[in-house]
Amino acid sequence: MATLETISSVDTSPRHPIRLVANRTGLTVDLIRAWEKRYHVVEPARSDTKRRLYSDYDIERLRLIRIAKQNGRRLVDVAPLTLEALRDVVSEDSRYEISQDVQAEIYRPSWTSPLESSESADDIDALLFSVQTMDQHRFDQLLQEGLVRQSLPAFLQTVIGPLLAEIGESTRLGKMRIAHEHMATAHLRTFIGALRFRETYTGNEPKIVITTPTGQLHELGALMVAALVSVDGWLPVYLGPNTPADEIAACAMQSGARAVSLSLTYPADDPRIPTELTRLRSQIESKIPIFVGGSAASHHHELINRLGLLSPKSLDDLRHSLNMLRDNRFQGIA
Amino acid sequence: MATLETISSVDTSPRHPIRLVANRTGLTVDLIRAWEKRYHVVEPARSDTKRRLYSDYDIERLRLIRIAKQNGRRLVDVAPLTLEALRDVVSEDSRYEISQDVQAEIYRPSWTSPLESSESADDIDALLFSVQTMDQHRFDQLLQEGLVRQSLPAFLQTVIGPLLAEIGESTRLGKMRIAHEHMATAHLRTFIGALRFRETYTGNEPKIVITTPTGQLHELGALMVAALVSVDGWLPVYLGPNTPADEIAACAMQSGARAVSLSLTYPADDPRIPTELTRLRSQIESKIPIFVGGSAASHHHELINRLGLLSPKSLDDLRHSLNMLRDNRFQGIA
DNA sequence: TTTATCTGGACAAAACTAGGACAAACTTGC
DNA sequence: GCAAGTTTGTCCTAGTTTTGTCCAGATAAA
Repeated sequence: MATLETISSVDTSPRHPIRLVANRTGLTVDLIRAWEKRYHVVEPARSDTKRRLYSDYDIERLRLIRIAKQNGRRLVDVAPLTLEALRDVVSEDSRYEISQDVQAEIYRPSWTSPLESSESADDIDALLFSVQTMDQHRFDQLLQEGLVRQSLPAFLQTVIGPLLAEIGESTRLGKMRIAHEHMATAHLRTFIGALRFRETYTGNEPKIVITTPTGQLHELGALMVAALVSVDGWLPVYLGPNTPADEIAACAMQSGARAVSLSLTYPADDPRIPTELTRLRSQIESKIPIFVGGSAASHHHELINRLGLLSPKSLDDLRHSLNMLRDNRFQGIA
Repeated sequence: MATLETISSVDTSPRHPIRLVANRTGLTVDLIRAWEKRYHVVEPARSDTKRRLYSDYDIERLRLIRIAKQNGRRLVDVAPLTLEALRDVVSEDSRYEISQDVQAEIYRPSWTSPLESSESADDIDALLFSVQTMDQHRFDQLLQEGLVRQSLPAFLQTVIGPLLAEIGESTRLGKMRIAHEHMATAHLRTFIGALRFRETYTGNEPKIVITTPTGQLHELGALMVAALVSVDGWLPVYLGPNTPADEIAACAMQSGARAVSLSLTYPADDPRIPTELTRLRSQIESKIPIFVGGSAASHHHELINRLGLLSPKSLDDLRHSLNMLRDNRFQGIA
């Protein structure tokens, strides 16, 4: 399965021709060569016939350099920086920047490997402890540190997801106060939102409407999806929780979205869900897929199948489908 | 922790080109040079080809000087000040800058009187337009820019507050879709939430629990309060919306908060409000003041008085009371 | 054949620098 | 309250540096 591959596969092997690099970075072919000539921005490997061959690593660097330039950096200053340093610079800038042009997305490359599970478990324990002691500062700090060690997708799946489940469960069992849950949720909302998944650089990424239907007030799952898909070159149109079907449809139409993603968590058996999903499917062009995820999605298995909606088994599964869709290789459901 | 040091001491190594400085401060390139020529506001180092190179320290000074000017200071007066002196001046001004024109406007529905200063009105129009065209990038960009031009308290009161009122009203009247409102709300949630991270944290700030009571699902008012009070040296314990009275009380106790702030907006006449407020007041030490604000607070005027809660007339009023409380000069209500 | 890439160099646009001009807004002196 | 001066943002010119684009002739891939 491509499940973990998409997250962790490290492909530094040189294989991309310059044209593809240009397309992916938004730079022109000439410019990439000029940068190499003048500042050795990237020194790609060569084929046996002297064609340049770029790696994913090169592409990521070029992309970050482009963003850094947009933020007002000079090529001379950023050209010699390592990928890490570059990321720091861009991340720092974009926190204060008001560039009139394009704000860029900040995320770690999707290939950094997820943490060992035991390490994640420690992380989660530490996070839970900071919640129970109401140590907000420590909580934020732990989140920040966790993100430094892993790529965003890996972090969301190995830390944030389990953490949310754990907090929900602890609260339900009375091991944790509602107040603690509220504090954690509010901070996570801020944290995930602040990942700056918002904009990508070219302005012509495919859009995806992300929200939860009427009655579903928990937005963190949807927000995680928004953060996640932006890594893969989608532009999320994020509507927050509790959006009526008509509005989702209208939004999809106005924004020209290529997909819709809903998150269902609680209450799992809300009677409005069938109505809303049916309405939604009928109001949106059938060529636009509607993904339904979240812990409560399985409660509506039958409905989802009947309506022809898609229910990805994991965040990775969703990413995979979206990648296919983006590249026009999407087949829909069987 | 290293975190604190990096925040409080500002890097003085020269490395930023003038373009980036312009982007970050909101000043024009010409103006930065003019200020240097005339008043030696900053004297940046130079590269080997005579390009100006600014430090973080320089940028911060320029940013503060811009705000000081906005507040009516003359360039001649503030130009020679050190960074610390500038901070004092700006913070001093921010207490009065929200002058006559907009004072208390924020809790009033916008249709009664659209008399914001024209500059803010333009800002708000631009923001509204970007919401209606679903131009998320533009929306974020406008928010970012607005914040550079004004101090945080001023920005919240002259732009964000009226903007929220306007969006709510437009949606109610059907001039704007619910989807638009949702998008704007979700983005504002992210934006305001991220503001709190900019403030420094010393560990001995007095704490204030901030939330909305059961039934009140709109959290932006509360979040604004959280962002605001952190400017004045409070540490907000932010619980998000919809927190039961018992939980608020437990949280206040565990965290050792010196105050509680609630925001009431919608529904204004929720029957649970009286119960919740009564419970809350009875469970919290009476020396801890409970502030109740938001557009729906006036609906419960009588109740608030009877319970001995405090209902600040504006965000400024709230700040004022909190400043008194922080400095132990608080008298309670008249 | 047609299309894509390569090298090296030329050229042009954009950005920066210094110095100064100018008008609008604001202060000061009478 | 008005005239004269001061402050301040913007714009202009002219020279330099930095950066993006284009071209020509050659080689490789489709």
